[in-house]
Amino acid sequence: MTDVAEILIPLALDTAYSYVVPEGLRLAEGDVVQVPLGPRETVGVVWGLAHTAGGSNLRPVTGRVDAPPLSEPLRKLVDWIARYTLAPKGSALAMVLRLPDEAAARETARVGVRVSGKTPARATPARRKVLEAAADGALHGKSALAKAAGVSLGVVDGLIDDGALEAVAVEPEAVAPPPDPDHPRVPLSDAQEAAAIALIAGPGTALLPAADPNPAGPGAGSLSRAGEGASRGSGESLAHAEPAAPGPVLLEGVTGSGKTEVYFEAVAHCVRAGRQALILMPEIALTAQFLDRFAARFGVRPAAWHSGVGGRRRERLRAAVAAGEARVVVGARSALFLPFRKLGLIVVDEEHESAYKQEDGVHYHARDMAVVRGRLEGCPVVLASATPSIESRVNAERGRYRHVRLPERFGGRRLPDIRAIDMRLDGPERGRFLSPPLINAVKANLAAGEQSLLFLNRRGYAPLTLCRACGHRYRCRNCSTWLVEHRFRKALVCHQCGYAEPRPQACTECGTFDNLTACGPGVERIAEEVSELFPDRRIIVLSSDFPGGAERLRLELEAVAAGECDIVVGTQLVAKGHNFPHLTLVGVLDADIGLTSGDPRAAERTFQLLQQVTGRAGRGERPGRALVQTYQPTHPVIAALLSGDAERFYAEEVAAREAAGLPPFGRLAALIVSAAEREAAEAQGQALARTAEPPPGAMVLGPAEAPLALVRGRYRFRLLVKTERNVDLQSYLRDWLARAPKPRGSVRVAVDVDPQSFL
DNA sequence: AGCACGCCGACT
DNA sequence: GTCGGCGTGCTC
Repeated sequence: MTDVAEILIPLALDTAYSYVVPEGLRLAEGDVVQVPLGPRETVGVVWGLAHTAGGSNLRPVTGRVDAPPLSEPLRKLVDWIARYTLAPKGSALAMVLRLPDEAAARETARVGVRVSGKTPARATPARRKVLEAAADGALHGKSALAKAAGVSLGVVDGLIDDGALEAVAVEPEAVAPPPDPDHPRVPLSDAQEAAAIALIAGPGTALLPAADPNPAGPGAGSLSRAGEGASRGSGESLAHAEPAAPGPVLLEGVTGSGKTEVYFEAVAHCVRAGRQALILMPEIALTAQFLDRFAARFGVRPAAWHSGVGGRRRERLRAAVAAGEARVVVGARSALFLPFRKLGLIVVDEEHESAYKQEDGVHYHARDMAVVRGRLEGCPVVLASATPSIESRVNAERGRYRHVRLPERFGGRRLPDIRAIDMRLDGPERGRFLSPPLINAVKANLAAGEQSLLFLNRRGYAPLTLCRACGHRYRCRNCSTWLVEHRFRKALVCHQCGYAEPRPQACTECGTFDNLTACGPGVERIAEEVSELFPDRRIIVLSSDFPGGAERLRLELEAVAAGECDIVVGTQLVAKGHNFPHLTLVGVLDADIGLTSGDPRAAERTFQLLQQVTGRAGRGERPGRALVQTYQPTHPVIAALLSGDAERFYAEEVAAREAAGLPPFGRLAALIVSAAEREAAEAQGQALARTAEPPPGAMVLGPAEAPLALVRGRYRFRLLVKTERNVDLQSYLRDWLARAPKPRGSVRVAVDVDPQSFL
């Protein structure tokens, strides 16, 4: 009898490989091991163990790796994700198993220096300056000290060698200081308190009285002190170590209703119960502002996990998570794969955000994977949004998710007054983009000393450039899109693939000089118009191509939030993440952008975006105003926005999808095919997306129905696939692809499906 | 992911 | 005549 281990290797391999377990090595599922693979050694994870009779020709496991084993829920998650996303198992494993990378391990621990008291053998002026700067006896960073003394690092090193300074290893700052769930805080409103209790306690639990009969100052609400609920004898209590009710909950609250504070209570409860909490956010929303709000509630900033956290810090945080020391992690989508030891809660903030979709490598939707991980870990998953996705809403309506609502703004604040400006009646002058009513509103707002936002979801100066002499339109050489003029960069840029070329002086087609014309508006052009209208006002353009990089952008966002600006011209960047407390007027410049894109989620996305951006208007208790320029004031999206009737919009949207034969929660697959493949198929008179019968009940939105996007030489098809509940979509698609005449090259399929139907 | 094999274009 | 481009395939 031989012991054989099935080892999954974090490479694009779909099956685990078998190795012999050498004599004396005791392995368990989940253990991280080293194995030979071809000419080299790799790490892998024990996915299964078996005995077989007879000597085998398998290679042996080299040995165990000193790393915490992969928990069972995490292994199941890997299997699930691989199956669900049609990715190789090894690729799914790679997302979880980012081993301590060597570069990070080699990073030396930071060294600090302090005066030893010994006088240096030689005292040069430079040395004296250093010793003066370090005279306080405290620990100084080496380079910081050199800089403070105005000398080079060599002087400091010299003093260390001399013994006048002693080098001490700096205790690295804590990656994850413990949050205090009972930190004094601002009391919740009745509505928030009720929502928080519903979130934690689950269905069928009697609510505590919303108002505290014996208020004892801040922090004494019924949720703040463990055990108090019981002492008041008001039915079910949220006892100290009682875990929150598992399963997904949709926490829906209008902008400004204080959702964050509500789920913070669920986080606090989870921490009190001795378990870990994960708060997922779209990368863009992971701001200092949010971390400060967390600190205000819990006394410390949370451990943050995102692409910007690198090196040693990343590894130490991962270790703290695995050890269960990091109690709360706030992170972007990749944080979902951290090896939590005892996960007690996942919050997905802004759950409707498309940034949760990972579109390269393993394609997944972090919100859906969070639901799956929550299920596997047996913990609750809170999906929070002011504008939930259709699928989450449908799931809530059908009782698969619990639904907790915060229908009102916090502190009696009212929602903004939203009005349409019908561009067919009140349109701007030729070549202009601001309508007279909007200009007047901005004027009035400025006169009142208030901040305004002009929102246009289009970066750059103009979305299309053409030659007036020959009519040539500038398009991307890789993509099917027009090149967007960026006047600040003096370039024509493709917004699909990033291709850029300098803006030509003469038409590249006919050679005519200075006869190119910009068509349509982008934020840069709007800013130009605004500065002509209000020349002495402080105007700023905020979009993702803000010059000076992310750090300057962050500072600008803070300056705007502090009120240091009169008019903001911005793209969707301003609709997300940052709050602007001084903003009282929002002007939407082209509400119709995106409504005709052919994307099956166009209406939903536009509605969410417009609702978020108009919701930014309002200051303290004063309601704000929003003016929406549109050519289609009766379009369902615009009408819903104006009436504030989200319910109706969602109902209509679901009905429309059903009428079109589409499921309410999209089963969306993307088929990515190279341009050459498609041309080859078309040469044979076939449209590639239709070369095989789609799976039963599937609809394919291909060349005939929707314009294809051509990105970096690859066509992107969208397949909307309708299947029965509990049917294995993966086999459908595999089968379908197998039957399609497969041209050379890879055909990748990504699935973006409601995960609940496959659990 | 690495690393080999393999089949066509411009070079010491 | 070879060097080298990256497409394809394999690793228990």
